[in-house]
Amino acid sequence: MKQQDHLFLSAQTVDEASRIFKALGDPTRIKILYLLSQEECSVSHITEVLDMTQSAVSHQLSLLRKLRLVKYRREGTTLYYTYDDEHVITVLNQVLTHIKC
Amino acid sequence: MKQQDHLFLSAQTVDEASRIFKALGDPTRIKILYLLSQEECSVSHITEVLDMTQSAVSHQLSLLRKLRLVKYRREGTTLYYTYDDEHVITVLNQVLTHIKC
DNA sequence: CACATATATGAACATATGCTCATATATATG
DNA sequence: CATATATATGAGCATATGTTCATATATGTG
Repeated sequence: MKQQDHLFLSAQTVDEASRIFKALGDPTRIKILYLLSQEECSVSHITEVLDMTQSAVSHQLSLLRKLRLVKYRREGTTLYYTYDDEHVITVLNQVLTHIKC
Repeated sequence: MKQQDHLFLSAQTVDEASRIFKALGDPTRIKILYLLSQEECSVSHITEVLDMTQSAVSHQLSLLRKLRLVKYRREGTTLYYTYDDEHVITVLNQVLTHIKC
């Protein structure tokens, strides 16, 4: 195939895809998203389940928020996070299932 | 949910998944894998189409090889690369399609 | 308002990443 | 063997990433 005959991806599409995959390309964020795929979670719950510092979890949630992969609601002083991108959760679960097989 | 009631992912599963996603989490590698999803390519062809240095492409191919996402056959001095993980290509195309919509 | 609890955030730091540049390796050909 | 072509690889470097530590912010309660 000649260069001009390729089905090109726009730079925008490639960047968007790589941002999504980069978000999934870290063990901590995979664990967080997997947790959120099962249930709404407070920050302290995530912190306990993953056995990490509150700060580390909060930083990762901040990153996932920027990418609009998660959102939260407040109840008093507690913030409850949920996932905010069904498709990303589907992709994550597909890959996890594939690996476990 | 209590900590012990979660469906846990093994550390191995999480690490394997994050390695795959990390591989896809770079624009250059997305472009390479997308190219290879369309046709077998020589290194020089990839280099031309992506307009990158031969060294940069070769380093990325080396990384993709380590992860067994691509393989190659030799014909004289030319190496022809193909993808080596159907599932990863499927996931890539799913995400690309989803973004383009 | 004072204090407690839950969470967020900024700085700092160690490590990972992706590229360039120079050079090595492998194959083909005369 | 000498030379050319295609590709791989190591070192170096700038930037990105993920965590910790200290501290800020937000809400609730007495």
